This record gives sequence, C-alpha cells and structure tokens, in this order.
Amino acid sequence: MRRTPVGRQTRARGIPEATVARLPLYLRALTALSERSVPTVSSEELAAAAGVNSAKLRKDFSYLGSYGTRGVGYDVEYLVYQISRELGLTQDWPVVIVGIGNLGHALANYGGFASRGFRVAALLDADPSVVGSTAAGLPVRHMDELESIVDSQQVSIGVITTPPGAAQQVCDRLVEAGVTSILNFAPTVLTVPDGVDVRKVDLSIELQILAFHEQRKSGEEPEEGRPAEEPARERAPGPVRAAAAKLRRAAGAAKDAKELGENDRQAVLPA
Amino acid sequence: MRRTPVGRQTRARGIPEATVARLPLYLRALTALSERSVPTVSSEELAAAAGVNSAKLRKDFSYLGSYGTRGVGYDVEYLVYQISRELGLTQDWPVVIVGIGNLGHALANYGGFASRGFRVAALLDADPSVVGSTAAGLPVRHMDELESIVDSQQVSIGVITTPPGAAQQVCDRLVEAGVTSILNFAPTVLTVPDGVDVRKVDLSIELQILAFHEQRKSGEEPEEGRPAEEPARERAPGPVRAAAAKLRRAAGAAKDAKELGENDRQAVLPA
DNA sequence: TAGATTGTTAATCGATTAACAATC
DNA sequence: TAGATTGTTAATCGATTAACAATC
Repeated sequence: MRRTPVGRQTRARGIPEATVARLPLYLRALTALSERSVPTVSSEELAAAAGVNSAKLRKDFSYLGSYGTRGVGYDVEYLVYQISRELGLTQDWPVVIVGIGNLGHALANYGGFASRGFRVAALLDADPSVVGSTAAGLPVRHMDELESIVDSQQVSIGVITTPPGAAQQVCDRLVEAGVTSILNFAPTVLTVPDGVDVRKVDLSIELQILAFHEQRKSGEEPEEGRPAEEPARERAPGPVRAAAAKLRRAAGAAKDAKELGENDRQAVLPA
Repeated sequence: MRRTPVGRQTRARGIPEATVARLPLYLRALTALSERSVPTVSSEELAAAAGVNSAKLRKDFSYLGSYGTRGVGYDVEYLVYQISRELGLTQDWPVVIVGIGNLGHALANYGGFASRGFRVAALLDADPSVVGSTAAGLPVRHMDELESIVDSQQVSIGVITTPPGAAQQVCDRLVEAGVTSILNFAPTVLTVPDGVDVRKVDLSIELQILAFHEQRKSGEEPEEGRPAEEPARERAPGPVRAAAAKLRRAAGAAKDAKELGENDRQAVLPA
C-alpha cells in the first residue's frame, strides 16, 4: 500500500483531490457574481450556483482557510482571489497544443485559455501540409520546434490532440523536453514517469457512461450473460482447452461484438 | 440522507459508478487485443493495458459476473461482448449535436461515434449562416427541427456544444423534446429534472486542476492569504459592515483577481 | 499434480453529508 | 440581543487495495 502521495493522488497542502476538482466550479460561479458586483454570497447561494450542496462547499472551503464570516457569508472578491491563488491562476501558464486538426483548432480558439492565465505558446503539428497555416491567429509550427519552444518559453503544460497512434510518442517528446503536465484528448493510455501529471478527456467514454444509464432508464436491462445455473460444460484437461471451451460458449456473442469492436485506433477527435 | 438512488448516483444492478466509468477503458484495451487476435488475457495484462491495477480490475469484473477462468484469464471476445452489452453498446444510440462551431465540427467528424453504436442523427444550430452548411457529410439543420428529429428518430442523447449563454435553453428544449441524457461541453451548470443525466466535459477545469499540481511541483506554494494571527480588526456593528471590513482587507487581492476574473461567459469551446 | 490466476474478503482510505456549536 | 451562517465534527458511505482461498 503506497503511503507516499504521488501524482494525481497527491493531497498537496492537505487539499483533497475531490476538493481541488471543485475549486474551478466555485471560481466560475464567483466570477459571475463578481461581474454582477455582488459583494457577498452565502454557502447556500454559491453552492446552488455551482451545482453542489452547501455542506460540501463549506467543507471544501475549510481546507483553504476560514475565509467566510459567520452570519454573513463569503466576500466574493476575496474568495475569487484566494481560489485563483490556490489553483495557481495568479501566474502565467504557457501551453503548447500538439495536433492541429479539428479539435486542435477548436482548442486554439478557446477563449477561456487566456482568461485563466493559460496562454497558447505554440501550435504544433507533424503534417507539413498543416504547418505554416494559422489557427486562432497563431502560426502552426512543426513538431521539430517543440523542444526549443518548451525550453525558451518555459512551457510546463502540453495538450495532446493527435490521433491515438501518435499520442504516446508525442507525450514522450513533451516529457523529454520538460513538460510535466499533460492534457490528453487522444483515446490512449499514456505512460509517463513519476512527477508528470496526465489528465484525460475522452468523449467516447462519456458517451458510453451515458449509454449505460440510458439503457437502464428504458427498462431494457441486458439479460444475464451467464446462465442461471452453471451449465454442464465439457471438462477440459488444460488451460488452453478451458479457454477454448469458453470461446465456443461465447461464439454467438462474439459475432455481435465484432460490429462494435473495430475501430478503436481512431482518435477521439481525429487531428 | 437520500436512500433512493437517482441519476448518476445510481448503482444500477449493483454496479458502482466508479466501475461503470472504467468499463469503457477495459473495452478499449480488449478491442485492441481482439484486433490482434489475442484469445485470452490475464487480469494483470489487461489492467496494465487499461492503466489500472489488477485488483481493481478483478473487483470491477466481479460486479459483471464470473467471466474469467482461474489459472487461465479472460476470454477476450467474450469479455468484449459482455462489457459492450453491459454498457448498452449492443444497441444503436442516435445522438444530436447542438451548436456546430469549431467543437461541434470536431465532434461531428469523430470516428469513434459510429464504432460504438453512437450515430449522429442530426447537427443543429440556431445561426442561419451555419444552417445549410455541411459538417462530416451531414447537413446542419435549424434548431426548429429539433423536436421533430428527436421524436422521429427516437433520440435520447444530446450533445451541447453551444456558447454557455445558450446551453441551459438548449438543454431545456432537448429535455422537453424527450432527450434524457446530455453531454455538456459548455461551461454552464445545467439544471435538469429528475431522470435526466448530465455529464460535463470542461477543458478549463482540467487545465486548472493541472495548474494546481504544477504550481506545487515548482515548489511555489502560494503564501498564506490570511495573516498568521487574527488582525485587530475594527469591530463592526452589523453584518453589512463586517462584510465591508473584509472587502477592504481584500482590496489589494481584488485588483489581481480582476485580471483573471472576467470572461467566464465564454464557451469552453465557442461554437 | 503443480503452477497460475481468478473471485472474494476484509482492512483501509477518502469523500460525502447532516447536524450543530461557534460567532458574526 | 436575535437571527443568520460559518466552520467543524462525527457518522456514513463508497472506492481502493492487498492478500489469499478457490479452482482451473
């Protein structure tokens, strides 16, 4: 059992990961209040705006410190600042985006980057026919420039929007160049050394989770795959034959599965 | 304390939410093995491919049933089928995408849709200058057609890729039309009636979580926001003045916060 | 039979929640 | 002072993990 906190499991300064993941939600809600010049907000109101319950919000805030006032609530501007600081948004974060396809374009145009201290340091692609074009007013540069860009602009965050086949290779180069945080849009399990954080955004997975619940709503629970009682299966002498037996049992099933099974090499969002 | 399982908290058929979220990962790894015609796989091998540990994988599979063979491992084709069935991927899921901007385009072109039983039933947009164009070979249709499309094609899943200002309104129309699962790319907290599932994909939040950890790696922990000891604050007679005092204390902070705070109205990925 | 690997148990850990004392 | 609301406690719940008996 690992006791040394590492990577995403880290509870830096005692702030639980689940709390960290909600801080951006609170920040967004607070920013909206700030723009409406609302001076203070109660945990109840803010929780409603962020879509959580107020007990959770107060618990979350308690990890940051006592920034509220009993009987009054929280000062909006003060909390905006404290959360921004806690999240590291009071500094500039240069980001490279690798793989300028449809999704890369979409991200390059994403206005939310700049507003949160994230600055697009460069757009990179390996395809010569893409290199030299512009996206969101920035030139697409060749992958060969990756190392010099990361080095000269002190880039520590990389976004991967390549096809899945290229993702690990791109990841390796990013890490080698000095990037220590990666946001991966390719449907690939990335292997990284200790000390490098990877977060994953995967449309396919989200849709599949929705489908799981949707299936149950319509009352069409999938029928049991295994028989109610153990069938009199042929005794097989060794492991290989045991597996073969199971394969036979699954024969009809496999046919169906084939229809879905192919095609996992595609990008979540092809570049 | 709520005892009736509802929405995403549901543990349908006793399968924990955390397990459901990993099933697509296993399915992806299994599909890759299937394509390489690998007949069986051990929990250890499959776990490595999926990026989890083997104890977790075996525990996850135990919720589905006993699909492995002791001493042998799991039959790849059989598991592919069982997981597909469990996730509801053995049926067709028509999906509408609302908001055909950069991101909407990217999603429309996403090959992973079809391969998992998800079929783009329609692309919709409210902007007349976008309606009529094509994306991924499909015509962009006007929002006014939403209801008839959802109804005639039995659409139960909707993807929102609109600017945040339009998201709730679009969501309401989707729900009203009969959609009961929503994948939301807009940085908006959506309110939906019971029985409707919402999942959220938010680039901004992912980047902020990375920034939080990145900040700690560089050893630049943010200095404490509140003083080490309680300052001799002016006694204020009522709540309003107490809040005002806090505001004053936060004055310097607020200036900084302003630089980050604006701009939350933008789309995660503007359409 | 011997080796391999599953399926399950039980311990532990982390997250959520209601409730309420503290206090503005 | 009376009302409001925070910050914290403690109970509960869900998820993770190591270990190992079961069994192929």
